[in-house]
Amino acid sequence: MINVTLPDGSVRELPDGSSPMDLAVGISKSLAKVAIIATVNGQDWDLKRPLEGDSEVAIVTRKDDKALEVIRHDTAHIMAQAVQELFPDTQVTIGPSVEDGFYYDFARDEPFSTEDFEAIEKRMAKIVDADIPFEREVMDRNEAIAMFEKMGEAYKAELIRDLPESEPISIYRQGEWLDLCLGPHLPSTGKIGKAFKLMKVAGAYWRGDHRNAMLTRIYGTAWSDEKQLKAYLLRIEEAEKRDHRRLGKQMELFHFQEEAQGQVFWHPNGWSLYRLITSYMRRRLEKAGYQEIKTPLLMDRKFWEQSGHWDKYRENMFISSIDQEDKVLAVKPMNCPCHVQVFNQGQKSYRDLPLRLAEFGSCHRYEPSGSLHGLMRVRGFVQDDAHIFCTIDQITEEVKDFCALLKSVYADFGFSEIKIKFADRPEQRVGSEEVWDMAEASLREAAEASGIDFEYNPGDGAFYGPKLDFVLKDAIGREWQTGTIQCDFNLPERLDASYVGDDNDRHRPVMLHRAILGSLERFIGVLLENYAGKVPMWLAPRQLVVATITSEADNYGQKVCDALKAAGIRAETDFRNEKINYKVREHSVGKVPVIAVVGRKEEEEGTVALRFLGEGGKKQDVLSLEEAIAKLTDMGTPPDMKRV
RNA sequence: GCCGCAGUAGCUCAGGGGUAGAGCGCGUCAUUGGUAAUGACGAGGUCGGGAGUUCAAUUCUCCCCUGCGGCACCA
Repeated sequence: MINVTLPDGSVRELPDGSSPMDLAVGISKSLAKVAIIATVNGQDWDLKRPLEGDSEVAIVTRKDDKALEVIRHDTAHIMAQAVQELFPDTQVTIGPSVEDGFYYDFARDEPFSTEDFEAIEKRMAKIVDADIPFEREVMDRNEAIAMFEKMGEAYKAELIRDLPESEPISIYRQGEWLDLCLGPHLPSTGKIGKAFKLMKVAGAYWRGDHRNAMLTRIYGTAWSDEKQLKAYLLRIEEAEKRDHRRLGKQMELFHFQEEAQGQVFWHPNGWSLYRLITSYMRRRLEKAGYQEIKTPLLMDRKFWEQSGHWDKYRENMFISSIDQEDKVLAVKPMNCPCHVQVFNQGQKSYRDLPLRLAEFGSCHRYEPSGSLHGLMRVRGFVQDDAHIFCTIDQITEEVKDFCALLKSVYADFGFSEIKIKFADRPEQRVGSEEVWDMAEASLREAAEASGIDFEYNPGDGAFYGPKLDFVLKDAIGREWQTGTIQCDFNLPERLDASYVGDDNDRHRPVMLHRAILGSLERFIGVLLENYAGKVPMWLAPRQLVVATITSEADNYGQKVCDALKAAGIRAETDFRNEKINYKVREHSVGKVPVIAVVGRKEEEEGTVALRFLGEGGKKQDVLSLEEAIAKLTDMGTPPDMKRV
């Protein structure tokens, strides 16, 4: 007999060889019905896999979050089975569950198309209907390799070869079909249900390495019931409406065209938003002790050779030359070396540190064509860049201040959920191991001291130093890096930056590279998606439209608009010969936060009827002109100016 | 850069080997109205670019460009 401890602490006795399924049946029939898998001593376990001695067991049901992962993984398996049955010349590789669904990577000469989806989905449904049991089997390593090779599954054989010798090789069978897999799986295919849908095909490199073969990936989504699936599909549809590229057109913010691939043409509304953001940032930076500078766009190639960028990023740099001079200039891909030049002018003392030099730095990078994405990834962009030159002792304090400033700025822009990643030394890097040890330890310590939650992102640091990256999500959940702070002991060395210490000796300063918004372009993209274009009033390019009901009110409307403008509100008039319904609709669709409706009544009473975006016109405020100005001025004041 | 898909009016999209279609927008006229679309009329297109097949190509084939979804890359 074995003793099984349940999550509530109670203990049950079961015969040797019992499985979690036996346990579930023993507890209640209904539990056995909704059971998906179990966790045994904290490890995921198939329901039918026998327990190995006394254990702590928890039954995972369909309602648990974990259940979705298993359902998705199982769905990936049956998709692979369906694909191989329909297309026998296909090799399987890997197929994990991911956020909202799953994928499976296949190797096949002819790629799949979305037109194949219907047939694959039908075959999948058949496999579910057949209710085939999933069976786990542990195989000998060499036998498993031989078996997969015989089956023509070269990728699977390679995977097993690369597993550590100690790793048991588990195989999961569903009828005739089998796959190398860690598990766990449901008891049978019938338990998966049919709340799945194939979504898209994509290319993906074998093992994520571009030197390897390109496989065909099929993405699908799977849920525990139809209702969840429908809700998910609806959510995706809604999210697509918030796409910043779509909003950019609708709100007349910006456009792109072929002749300037990856570069933005900002229109009046978009540039207005852009300037509101930079003005806000300038106020925040000045208060935080930064000094703004401006440095050249074109610099001699020698300069980039010295910094190390030429070696690592030559292929991604735009270069320029002129007939009269035998020189190659590079368009700056980043600002750091330029800031070091400013630092290097004259002599710096320890008394000058920390020195914080900020620039809205216009940078150009030849980004791979396939990576361009609206405002999120462009070839010409502006960073809210700054470099803090400081001593080693000052790192912690500076990083702490930076994190606090960033959080406060993000809160003002309506972001509370920020993902933070700590990235350490990459394979290709400059500087000695000792310097890296020091830089990583300093940054990590400083990050811990600032009390932020970060995850570890090994090997993803900059070539000159480790970094903390701040990541925001777009409308459909894609992650974009925005803020960053990087701890650099290397560039000051390469570019010969120094200061005189209190010991009268020369020392190397540490350089903290940092950006809060990252690229203005990307940040605006994320911001627009976050607000679905309905940005808060202080950021709205057009804050208010005075819409008249009849042309008799035009004179009064003009008076109202002039008064609002004089009070600093970004107001316009709409005197067109259109019905008020039409005007309200158009400006609502245009995402103008406030519409001031004026007609004969308002003129007689000296009032305005304010209608606020997103409130369906239910709550309209009829105020005197003076009251309206007071209210709107308050609403339109940037958050930082309200705090002073 | 790699794999797949797409490109038709200012926008969103339908169509399909033989004078090119809709809705919205735009222009003109009528209408002066009370909180999400007033009506009528009109203008607007080398169907992304190039080559090929064909009596005939926007439609079929190939190449290129750009965009979209992934992958890879991201100082």
